[in-house]
Amino acid sequence: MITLTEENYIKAIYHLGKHGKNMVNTNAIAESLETKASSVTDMVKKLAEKDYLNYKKYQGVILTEKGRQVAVNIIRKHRLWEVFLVEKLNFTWDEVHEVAEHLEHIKSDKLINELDSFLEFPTHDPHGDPIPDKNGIFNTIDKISLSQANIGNTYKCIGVEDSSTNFLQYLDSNNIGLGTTITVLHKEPFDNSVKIKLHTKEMVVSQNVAKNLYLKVL
Amino acid sequence: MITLTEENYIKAIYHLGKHGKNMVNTNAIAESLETKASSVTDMVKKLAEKDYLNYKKYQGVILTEKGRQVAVNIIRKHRLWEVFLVEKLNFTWDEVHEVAEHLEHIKSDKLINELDSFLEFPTHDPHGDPIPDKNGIFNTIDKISLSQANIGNTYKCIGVEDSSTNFLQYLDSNNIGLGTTITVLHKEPFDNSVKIKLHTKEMVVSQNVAKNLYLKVL
DNA sequence: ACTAATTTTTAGATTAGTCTAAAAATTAGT
DNA sequence: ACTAATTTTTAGACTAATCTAAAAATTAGT
Ligand SMILES: [Mn+2]
Ligand SMILES: [Mn+2]
Ligand SMILES: [Mn+2]
Ligand SMILES: [Mn+2]
Repeated sequence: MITLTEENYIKAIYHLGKHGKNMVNTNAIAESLETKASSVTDMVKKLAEKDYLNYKKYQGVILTEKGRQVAVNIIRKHRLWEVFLVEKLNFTWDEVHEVAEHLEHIKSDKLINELDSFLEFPTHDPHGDPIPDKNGIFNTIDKISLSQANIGNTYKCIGVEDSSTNFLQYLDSNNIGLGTTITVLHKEPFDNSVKIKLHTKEMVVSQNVAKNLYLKVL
Repeated sequence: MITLTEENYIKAIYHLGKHGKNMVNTNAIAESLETKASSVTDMVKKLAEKDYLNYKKYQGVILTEKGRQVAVNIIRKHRLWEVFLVEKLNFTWDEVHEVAEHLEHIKSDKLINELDSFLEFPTHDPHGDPIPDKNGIFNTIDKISLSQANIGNTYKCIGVEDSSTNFLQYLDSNNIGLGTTITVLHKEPFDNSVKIKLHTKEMVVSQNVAKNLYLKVL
């Protein structure tokens, strides 16, 4: 039996360790889960005991294959529920995260596989993040951030790195969404801001925005 | 803030007190929640403190209006999710309860009201139980149990009292479901069993079955 | 009305998850 | 290499929810 709290730790460690491949330190987990380092130490000991991760005192933790599978399954559920909320229940992409944080812990294989089928097996969630299939396989698409894009080229927006309400609402208010076509006009060396053409309108976005917007070559 | 456990106690007390109208005693709650009487005593003290119910030592508990509203909202969510699972995700009526027990605790007004709308405002769940609207109003239909039905009359099956897997699968295997037409042929005084006509087939059901099947006059 | 059976409450302990404050280990700076 | 800063762990305490065992109150039977 795995608890909701354990699932949240495992998911956080997966994300912090870039798909569970790197070591993650105590303070990073504490910050991510808005808890204290001492609580994290207690919990990672328990998770190590249950074989979800390997823990070396003062060195940090890394997920085991068992832990990685748990993480991928929670992420699958989170992202499928996000698709459901947007496609079927009229949620906007900045409203789904909070509810999906709860729905992702519902345990029923039939539920999630039927939901997947009902949604016609979506490959990406409303933020452009890939949805693993029932075997945990991700369908990853090549992407670059707007910061890395080349002047003169035209791209399609396919995702965001930051899916905070603030950032998503900023994008909404500037008519940027998944599928939007963006041409890079100028990159300002001084502050790394980027001038882009959107539809017919031109605008300048900060480095912060540029780093958090993912594109693919058209 | 109300916890998941508190919600489950309040719901159980609502059902045991016949829509929260009657006093409920400690042992009944303990049995219903598969816990111990001592745990119930502790919890009802806490719920009384939070004004969800009135508690008199050794006398039992009764929900306050605030408690009744919490119960009705949980029941609304439980039954809407049951409809969703059957109508959209190919669950059978004997599979939905367990999953709905978890889904009913997800807290989001938008979620539940959009779900209601998506399902086109259903008035009854897959077991024939009424679904309160967003104001907590039940659309109750007059119903009698098969035990109370009259010989020679024809009825339509509109619900079940017991929604255990065993009972629902028994009904499935005898082709009895919501909407099934039933004519009462004979009532056996010895054991209160009932002989009925279903479609063209005749069969005898036990008193236990007859008491748990709800009908309306055609 | 009095005893016996039942129900309910209290007392004390346990587990999961968290916290603060202090100690220990690691890392960084000179 | 040694001290200072940072990170991490330990120790001890707290809350929510549960349990067992014992005590108290209520209800039932004669
Ligand atoms: Mn999300
Ligand atoms: Mn997402
Ligand atoms: Mn149910
Ligand atoms: Mn039901």
